[in-house]
Amino acid sequence: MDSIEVPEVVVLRLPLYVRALTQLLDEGTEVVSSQQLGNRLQMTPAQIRKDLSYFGRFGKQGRGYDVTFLLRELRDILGLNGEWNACLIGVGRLGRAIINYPGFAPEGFNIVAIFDGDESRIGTKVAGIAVLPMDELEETVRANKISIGIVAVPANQAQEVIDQLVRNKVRGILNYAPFAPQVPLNIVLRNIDPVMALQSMTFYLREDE
Amino acid sequence: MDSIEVPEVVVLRLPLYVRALTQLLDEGTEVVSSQQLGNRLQMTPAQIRKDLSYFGRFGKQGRGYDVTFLLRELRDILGLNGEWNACLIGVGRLGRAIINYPGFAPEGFNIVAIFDGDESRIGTKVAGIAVLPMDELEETVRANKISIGIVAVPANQAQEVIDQLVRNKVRGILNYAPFAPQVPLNIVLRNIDPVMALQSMTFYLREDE
DNA sequence: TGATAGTAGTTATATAATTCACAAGTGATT
DNA sequence: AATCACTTGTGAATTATATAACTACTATCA
Repeated sequence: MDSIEVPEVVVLRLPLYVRALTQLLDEGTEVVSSQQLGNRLQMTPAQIRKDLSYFGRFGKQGRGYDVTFLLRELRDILGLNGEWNACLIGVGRLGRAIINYPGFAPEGFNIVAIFDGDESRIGTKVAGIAVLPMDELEETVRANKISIGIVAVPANQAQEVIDQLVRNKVRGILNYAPFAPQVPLNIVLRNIDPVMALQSMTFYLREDE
Repeated sequence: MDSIEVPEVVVLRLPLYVRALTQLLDEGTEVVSSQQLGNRLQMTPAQIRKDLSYFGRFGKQGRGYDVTFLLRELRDILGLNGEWNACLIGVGRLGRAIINYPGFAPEGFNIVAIFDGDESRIGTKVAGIAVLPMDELEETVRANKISIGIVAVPANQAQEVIDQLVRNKVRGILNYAPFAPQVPLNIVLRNIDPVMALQSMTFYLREDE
C-alpha cells in the first residue's frame, strides 16, 4: 500500500490545509499558489508542495491550485466526505461540554451514543441522547457502526474505558483525560490536553520575565 | 543561552514526563528507570535519557531516577513551580466550559479576567468573575500580570482578538478557535482543536473499512 | 508571436530527530 | 573483594523531515 509510506507529520498537516482552503473558498478565492497558502499558514511553499506530492498532482504550473478541486481531493484523502459515528464516554461537566460543542456535526462527526459508569446517570438524557450503561457498549458500537470513542472520564478511570473501547473494535480514540493512555499500535489515539499545552508554553514564557 | 538549542519537540514532551512522574509518585514509586518510564509512555528509553540530558544529569547509573527529585527539576525547568495568570476572551458556550474546567487551577494556571466583545455580556458574572469589555484589556493585563490569553471566540473574530493580545504583550496564547492564527515569531501559540484531531485520525481509520 | 514572470513537481541537499552502542558507574550478592 | 545485573549519559550512526534548487510548464502582455 502506498499510504503506509506517508509520514504521519504530513497527515497531521492535511487538516490544516483543509481549513485554509475552506476559508479561501468562503472568501471567493478560486486559485491559490503554494506561496500564498504558505504565507497564510506560516510555512514554506516547498513543504506544502512536498506534502501534497505524496498524494498526487493537484496543481498547475504557472498558476497554482484550484481551491475547490484541491479541497475536495484532500477531504477525500482524509475520508471526510462521509459521516463518522462516535460515542462519548463520561457525562460529567466535561462530557456535557463536548456533547454540546457545535463543531463536530458540521464536519461529519456525529455523537450517536453516550455512556457512563455512574449508575445514577444511566437513563437520563443529555442533549436529547439517553445515557447508557457501559455494558451496552459492545452491542451499541456494533449496531451503530461506531468507529470513534471520545473519552471524557476522570483520569483514573480512563485507561479502563479505553481498554473497553479497544476490546470492542473502536480504533479511533479522542482522549480528553489528562494522562497518557496505553494503546495497541493499531489504535489511532489523539489527546486533547489544554493543561499540557500550557505546561510546554511556560518554558518559553519563563525565559524572559 | 542554552535553552535556545533545546529542540521544541523535547520541550513538548517534558509535560508528559511530569504527568507520568506525578502518577508514579502517587503510586508510591520512589525510583524509576528510563526503561520503566518508557514502557509507561510507549517510547524508547534512549529518547527519555536523551531528552533529559538537554537539561542536566538527573539519574544515577545502575539505579535510575529519583521520582521526587526529577519531578521537581522538570517542574522547575518548565516554570511550573509558580503561578501563571491568564485571561479568557469569549464567554459563549465554549468560554463558559473553559472557565469551569477544573484542571487549570491545581496546576497553577489561574484565569483572573474575562473579556467579551458582545455588549450584552459586559458586566455579567461568569463563575464569579465579571465580564469586561475588550478596551479594558490593556489595563487589566498590566495590572494583573497576565501572560497567557485563552481565546474562545468564533473563528471569524479570533485573529483580531489575537492581534489585540499580541499588542498588549501577552506572549502565550491558547487558541480554541478552529482556524490557523498568524502570530509573530516571539509568540508562543498552542491550538486546541478536537475537530482537526479527528480529521487526521480518519485518514487511518478509512484505510481498512 | 516572443518575452517574461510565475508556478508545480521533483531530485538533491541540508537539517533535525531518533536510536544505537558503549564506557563508566552503582549496588547487591556471594 | 570480586562478580553480576543494571542503568545512566553521550558521541556516533541512522533515520526522518524540511528546504533548496532546478526543470518543465503556464498564462499574460507588449
